[in-house]
Amino acid sequence: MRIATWNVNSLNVRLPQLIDWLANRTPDIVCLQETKCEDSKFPLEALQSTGYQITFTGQKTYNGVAILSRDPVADPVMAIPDFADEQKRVLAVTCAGVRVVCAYIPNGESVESPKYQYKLGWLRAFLNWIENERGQHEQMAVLGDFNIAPEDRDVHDPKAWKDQVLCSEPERSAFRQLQALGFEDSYRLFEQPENSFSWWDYRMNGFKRNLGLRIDHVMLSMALARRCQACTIDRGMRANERPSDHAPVVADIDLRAA
DNA sequence: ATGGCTTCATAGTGAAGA
Repeated sequence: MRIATWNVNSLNVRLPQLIDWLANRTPDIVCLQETKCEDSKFPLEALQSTGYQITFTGQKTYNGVAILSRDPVADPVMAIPDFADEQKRVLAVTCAGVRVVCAYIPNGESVESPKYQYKLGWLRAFLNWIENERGQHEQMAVLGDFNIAPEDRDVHDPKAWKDQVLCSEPERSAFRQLQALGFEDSYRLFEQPENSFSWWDYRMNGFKRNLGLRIDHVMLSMALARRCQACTIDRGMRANERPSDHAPVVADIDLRAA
């Protein structure tokens, strides 16, 4: 099974790239973030021509998540239970025997911002929900734009970013709490190039200079992690004309392995 | 130097992203 996450930064703008990428990479499950379209404006017909099943929850202008899958899905959840949140940031489905959670974790803006407090509160509610879901599903994957660089090696300039938003200790602690619930960072199961990132700022020639952060993650429960064969960042997508500022992250799992 | 780009939105001294 090939499972992927991509923050598209507007589904309608990225639609041609997405359709090409689906044909080239042939993922079985894709989690999308920042679709930025309300459900009535979702480009359903254009995407259905790809043959994927589509589940989505969005809003105007901001946020919005979707899951594309080859197999049918069951038991969709479109919000963190018992957590009041206007923002459409999570989507969970069961597909091919795997509980899949697509998450667009808040950015936080800066550690001084009220949005940072929203992020930390959001993460607490999210982790509670994931713990609950984890109790019901052995095979589970949490994918998305985490807006957290877990370690200094995930940051192009750790000194400049030290204690800044996306890198602060409370955010990294939340990431480790997810790991403590039994989820492996699939990218780090394998030897990877130094300075591997999944996001590069649009400004300052950030991509050409590789001034990036690794903030998009595929987290796998042990039952899946031990059968994970590879995890790669499709950084070439960031070199496209009119790219998203995020590259897709793709993991291969051999569900038939012992 | 709180800029720089990109998107969606509206006509704001834009807002938000990361």
